[in-house]
Amino acid sequence: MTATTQQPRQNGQEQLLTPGEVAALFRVDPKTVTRWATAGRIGSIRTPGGHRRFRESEVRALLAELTNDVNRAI
Amino acid sequence: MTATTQQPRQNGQEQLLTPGEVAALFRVDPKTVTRWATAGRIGSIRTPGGHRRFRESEVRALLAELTNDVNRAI
DNA sequence: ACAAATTCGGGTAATTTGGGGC
DNA sequence: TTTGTCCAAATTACCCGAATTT
Repeated sequence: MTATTQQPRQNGQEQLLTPGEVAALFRVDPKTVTRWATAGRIGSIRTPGGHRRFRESEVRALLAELTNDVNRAI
Repeated sequence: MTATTQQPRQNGQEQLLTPGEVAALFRVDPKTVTRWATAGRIGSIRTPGGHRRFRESEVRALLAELTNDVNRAI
């Protein structure tokens, strides 16, 4: 992905990430991220054009699980 | 004035958002919001100078409609 | 009236989508 | 079962100069 310029944050809004950005964080193909969304493993917001956006907080939480090698059982 | 500065609402008028503010909510380019308006996917109002403004209630409703959460009981 | 930021337009790259098959 | 890749079509991002907004 070409490093798209990050939008300056605005009023306590939820920061959203593109499929390419999430894919880069997990080191997977963007399509894999799409599959996670389709499978309901991660929440997503659609643009009116159909493109997906992901909540940064949710993505960070998933990343933390992988980093700590946690085995669910919440 | 930066995009984050906004006048508080005074009367019962509908709050209007700029293309940049709507773009931030969906994490897209402001020009993309313009295309949505041109394509009729979202309603818009024009200033006398030709700049577009969007109804906040309509934008919020659209955002909520296109949101897919994971663990969310409606 | 001046300055800074934003939003016009158009055009051209880059990304995303969905399906299908390995 | 999960992931990566190929494909065509659709959507979005970045470029410019000029006009508008605040």
